[in-house]
Amino acid sequence: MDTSSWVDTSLDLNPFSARPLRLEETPKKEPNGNLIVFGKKLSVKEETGALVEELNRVNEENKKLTEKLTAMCENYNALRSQVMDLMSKSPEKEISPSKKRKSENSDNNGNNCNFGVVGNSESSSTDEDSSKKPRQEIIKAKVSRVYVRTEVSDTGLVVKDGYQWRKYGQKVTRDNPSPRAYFRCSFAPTCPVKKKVQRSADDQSVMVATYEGEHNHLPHSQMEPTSGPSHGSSSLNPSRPAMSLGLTKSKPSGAGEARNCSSNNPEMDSPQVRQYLVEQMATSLTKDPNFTEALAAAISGRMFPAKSN
DNA sequence: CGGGTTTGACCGGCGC
DNA sequence: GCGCCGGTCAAACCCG
Repeated sequence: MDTSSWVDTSLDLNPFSARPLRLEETPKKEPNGNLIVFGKKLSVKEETGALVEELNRVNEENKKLTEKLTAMCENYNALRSQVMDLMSKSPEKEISPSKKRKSENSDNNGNNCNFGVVGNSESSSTDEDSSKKPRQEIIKAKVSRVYVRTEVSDTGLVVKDGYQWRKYGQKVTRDNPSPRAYFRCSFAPTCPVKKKVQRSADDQSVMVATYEGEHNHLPHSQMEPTSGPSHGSSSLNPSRPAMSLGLTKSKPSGAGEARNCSSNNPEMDSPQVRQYLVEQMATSLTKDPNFTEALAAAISGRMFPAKSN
């Protein structure tokens, strides 16, 4: 059932997409699963045919919307590169420069060209800095930060990135009232990667995930042979583009997260990544009431051209 | 019952 | 040397 899974994970903008039929009367469903329309039972074949037809139609809608979103994505990438260009010309200070403790500043992630990712630019360590702590830069291989916007009400410290994490500790730190959660990669016992997740002290809706080290294995999602692009939570790819979008699915399993660069990443071309990108764009856009309204109007105009209502 | 989470205890680095 | 603080451990607990 590839088609159904496509629908499931396609843009969920269409409030009617889950509806099985577009008949005048709202179809009722019997406990045995048969649809009743106009008081008559639809046979399984008729029902299937109607569903397939509806599915195809929704697929068409999804394709068109996907194309639009892809175009928007490209525009977004262009804008982002401009922003990055500007930022590189005027180097910003770090988020929490007041940190006195050892920081994960040993190395910059080479490919943090993304929105949500800030490789610690403070790694331009001054001389007095490096003279005091020769230790950490030897050990730490790679550190990157990822910023993920979530709902403030979402109390979970879950940042999905396609890997399997095991929480091994939580601590309330001094400079931030929000607890910091410590994660280890649990997919491979030998994987040295650690992750710290904490809400930003400045903006509680922003989660800051700090990655230390590099995975010595494939992402969990890529190890699953059966997982197609449709499994929203499990098909995440850590190298997919990071965006500080409103990733606000209430369930932790649905919250997306990302890091690393997109535009110069060859994996950008994979259908999964593109699909995910589209999903994220859709999620973001649906938070915009204006966009939702306009889109709903456009869709309803398509679906019900005869009706003025 | 196995795997993940919670949470208090413990450890080690760093500043004073 | 002492205390603070971030990071980790591990037993208890939870959940599917």
